[in-house]
Amino acid sequence: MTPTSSRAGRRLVAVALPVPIHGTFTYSVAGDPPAPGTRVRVPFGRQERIGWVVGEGSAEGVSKVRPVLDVLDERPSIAPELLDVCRWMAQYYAAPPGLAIAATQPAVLSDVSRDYIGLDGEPPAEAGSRVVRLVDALREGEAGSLHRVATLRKRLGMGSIWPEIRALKAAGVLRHEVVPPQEPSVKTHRVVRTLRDLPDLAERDEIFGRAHRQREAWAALEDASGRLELSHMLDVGGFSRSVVSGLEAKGLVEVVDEEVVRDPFADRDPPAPIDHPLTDDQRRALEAIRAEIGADAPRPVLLHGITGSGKTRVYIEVLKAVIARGRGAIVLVPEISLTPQTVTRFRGWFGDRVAVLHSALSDGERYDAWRQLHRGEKTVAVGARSALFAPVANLGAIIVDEEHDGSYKQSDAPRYQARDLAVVRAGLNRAVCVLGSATPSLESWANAEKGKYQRVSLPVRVAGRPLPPVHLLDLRKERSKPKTAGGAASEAGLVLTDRLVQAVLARLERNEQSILLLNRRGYASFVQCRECGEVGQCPNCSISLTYHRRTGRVVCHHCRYEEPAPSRCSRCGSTDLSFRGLGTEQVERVVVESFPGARVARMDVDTTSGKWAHHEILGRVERGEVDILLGTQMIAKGLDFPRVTLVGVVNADVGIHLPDFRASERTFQLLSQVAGRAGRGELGGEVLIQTSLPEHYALQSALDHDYPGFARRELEERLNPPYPPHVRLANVVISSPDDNVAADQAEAAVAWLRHGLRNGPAVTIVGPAPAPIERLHGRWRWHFLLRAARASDLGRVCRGFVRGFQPRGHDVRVALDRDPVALL
DNA sequence: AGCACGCCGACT
DNA sequence: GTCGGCGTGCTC
Repeated sequence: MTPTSSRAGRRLVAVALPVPIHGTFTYSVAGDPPAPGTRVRVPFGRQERIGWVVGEGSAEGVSKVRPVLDVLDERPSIAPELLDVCRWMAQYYAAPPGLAIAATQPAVLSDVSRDYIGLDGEPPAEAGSRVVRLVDALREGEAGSLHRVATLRKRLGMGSIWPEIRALKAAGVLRHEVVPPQEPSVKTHRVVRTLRDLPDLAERDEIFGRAHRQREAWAALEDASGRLELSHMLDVGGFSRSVVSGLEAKGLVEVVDEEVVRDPFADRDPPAPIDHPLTDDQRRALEAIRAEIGADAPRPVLLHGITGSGKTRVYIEVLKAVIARGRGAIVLVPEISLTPQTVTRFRGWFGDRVAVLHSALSDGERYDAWRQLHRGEKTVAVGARSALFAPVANLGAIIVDEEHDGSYKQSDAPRYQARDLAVVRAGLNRAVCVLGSATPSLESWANAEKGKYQRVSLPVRVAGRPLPPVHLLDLRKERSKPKTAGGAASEAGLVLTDRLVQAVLARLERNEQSILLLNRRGYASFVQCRECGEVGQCPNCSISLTYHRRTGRVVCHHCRYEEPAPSRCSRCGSTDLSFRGLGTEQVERVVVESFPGARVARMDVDTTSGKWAHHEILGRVERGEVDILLGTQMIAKGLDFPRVTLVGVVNADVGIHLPDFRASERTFQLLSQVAGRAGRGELGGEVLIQTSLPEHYALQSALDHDYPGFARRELEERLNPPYPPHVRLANVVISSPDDNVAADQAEAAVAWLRHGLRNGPAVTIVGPAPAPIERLHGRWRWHFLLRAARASDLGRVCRGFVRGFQPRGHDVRVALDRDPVALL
């Protein structure tokens, strides 16, 4: 007897479920087992869930094998190749397989069963207080109306209410309905379609005879190429339903449900593509990449192109080559560049082939885009991180634009790095992977140095335009200078130096545009009492509250807690409060006051909450309706406005002292990226960076546009103590509402690991210590690092740890983050 | 994650 | 004596 045929006609399958459990579950099915990647509805504990078949099951060590209730896909919703990516992800990031798979699928494809209850009679007079509370809640709304159990439980906040539900059910006064997991809704409309042609007039007369309305309806359909919406025929055409029925009865037309694809980009016309000839560098880069497209095992390509060197143009040529071979492609862009410019360019070139997976899509829109790719109606996916998992068949290329960007790392489980997974998925498909950046991550740079990736460079800008000259303005000197008429100050002190003010004024006079970057939003990053020094803190996080002047409130930028801005110190009651630490909101005020008449736009998360807010602001800049664009890092990337001739960085030191090994790298990247926004047109440009640390190598390298120089120095800095890319890291964060519990469990975790690691020094433990942000969302956090020279050693330890270590104590969470992008 | 079970202290 | 809170273990 084989393991898969325990009983006649029933087979065992392994099913991965979207729950944080390491391992799969065995179910039985009648007949042929569904192919791996097929969705199935299964009983799981008290509920029903949707999971994915991942292979053959085994009954070994399973006491009761329950049956699959329903097979949901005719064709697997995950192709074998993508399922392999899921397996790799689960393994490498030590993530539960079901969560790894769920991360690759539209959310609507993995629903759970829902329980609803309602009163159906008079509850017993004497009942426990918990039952009374439940009954009271059930009496809300219309008599006998149904309430969702999960919602009730959350609202009542008294733990599981199932014992009470069972008691009321036993008393016969409760109606209980279970709604099984739902298939996602697909929007359809009724469409009338012709089934044949009627070219012969005589035949036509014979068929229609005196049925004039049928004849007219037929003519209307012919005019519309044989297809009209039913509602259109009835409302606009004025035909009655019986006319259409008559045509149906004669076998001339059919009325069918047709899917409506919800695509919010559909009515936005992309501009026609501009077909400049390629530069020599672009041609060379393209040839190198093209050579890999046909290769048996294509090597990933690191496309190091300075800002304005035309990387996007190279991507487009790569895509053309891939499409010409009948293959599909994926383009990843950072979340914030997903807005107008990049996307419209791709749509301009490839039109209807492109599915855009924007984070602003609703679940339904996302599912529609997914289905179009799944069915092969679209072959190119463009989107942020999760677009890597787009169901593109016959994948020929994966392009990762701005590959250094931190948004490619997912911050919750499965904590994958999409850039690295792109290399993996491309490898599994013999597809070429292009990683593009002006400031590559040091990981990718090191891989290129080792020859693991092929490096291709675009060292000059297109059209022979130079990179803009960069000047550092020393804030220390400026502050000690006697006040002049030019500089602009506020409560926080000097905001804009003389030099920067003059530069902006010059642009205003010449009707050119300026970009001002400050990587910190809000008005003041903290409120401090001048009497006792108290700083207002978030009650849930160890973060100071940021003052937002417009709303008159203080806000936590981590958990979004907010309260009215204080008028007096919470500790000593003094009204002498100072608003310190410059934010974009305050800079906006200073800018507006310093340049009266100038048209200023601010762009940060506070001004871009709407679905098309980015579009709107950038559209104004594009049309020349904005003189000064001010914002956070979201204005640093991808923007291409030829009339921007000045980029000013208000304070380059923000973030450089963060307790994180990537602080310098991030600073250098940000400065290089934003500097790249200047002088992209014929007018040229200039970059002014205000700083108190002009001698820091990150700033010095930015001054010279010297990426290789920066990389050399930074790689040296990371030798001692060793940090990536020289070693591999995993960050383990243990958190709990109780400080002592978090600390104890971090110690316990480290002790558990040391016990298991006795036989080898391949992995070292650094810590435990309180996390740099000690408290977040009301939880105390401790962390430690696992460090190894070899990825395989680290992987083994990570998997052993997440499966083996059981934390003790109330509400303790363990989060393991492999290849962390930040240690905060 | 979501649920059940079983152990404890705190009240009618 | 039960009620209700919470730690612990399981879900094929």
